[in-house]
Amino acid sequence: MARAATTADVFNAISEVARRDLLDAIGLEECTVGDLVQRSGLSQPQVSKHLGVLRTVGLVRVRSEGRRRWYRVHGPALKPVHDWVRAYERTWNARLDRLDNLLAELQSASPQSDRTEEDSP
Amino acid sequence: MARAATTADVFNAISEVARRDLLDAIGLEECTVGDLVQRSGLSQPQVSKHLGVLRTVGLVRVRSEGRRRWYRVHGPALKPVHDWVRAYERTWNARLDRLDNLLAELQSASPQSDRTEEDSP
DNA sequence: TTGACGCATGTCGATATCGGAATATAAACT
DNA sequence: AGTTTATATTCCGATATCGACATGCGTCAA
Repeated sequence: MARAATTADVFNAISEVARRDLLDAIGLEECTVGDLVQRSGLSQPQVSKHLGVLRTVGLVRVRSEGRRRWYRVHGPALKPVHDWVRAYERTWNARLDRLDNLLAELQSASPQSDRTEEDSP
Repeated sequence: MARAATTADVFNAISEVARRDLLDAIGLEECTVGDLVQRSGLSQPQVSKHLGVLRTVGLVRVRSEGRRRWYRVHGPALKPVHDWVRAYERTWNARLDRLDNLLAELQSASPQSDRTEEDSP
């Protein structure tokens, strides 16, 4: 067996710098493949292929208009990555660390009503 | 040229599920390779190799004690990932989205111009 | 010292990439 | 119809993976 496919999940898809750069290059507005070829300096086939990977993992959406395709970023596909990394955020974020200490303090003061925060819908 | 090495950067290192699971399995405490073999169900050589990758990208630190090695997670190595994903967080986080709107409102408060609500996809 | 233990490293085959070049598809223009 | 324009797909060689298995190397114990 070999390395997992780049289209296997979002983690594999964004492991390549070129694809992260492409996502950043698209930005908030829709843009065409030609736009991205110009902005990225990559060859047109490379851009198309990278976009294909991003498409299959749901990181971009396409809209056809005549002979050109308008690509846009679909950010929510990155949520799994964010969620996973988030757990380690307190390792470097001193504020979260102090919040941990505060919560621990509060909990040891009144060991009642132990509630965890809910996810926002 | 082929795909970038898994040891090239943190993005490539964490693209493999086994390595993310390994990091999660280590958790907050130090633990030995044997511990991880038990917790992960992977073979010992696999664990050692994955730890090698995590080590070269700085995601874990080791401490030798006799014939065993104590591994611990070095979270700050994940900061580049967090920083990059953070930029896309507002696409699914409604709170940040509302903050954007509020800031836009405040900014258009001093220049006299009535702003209409943008379309939300 | 011999042997068991804990971990790292090497070899192997299979495979999925990457970039580049060429080609295919499909719509618009003349 | 034939040609240009915009994008997708295919073929290619090179390479770095992954898991399984075997081996190497330091350390503790009898």
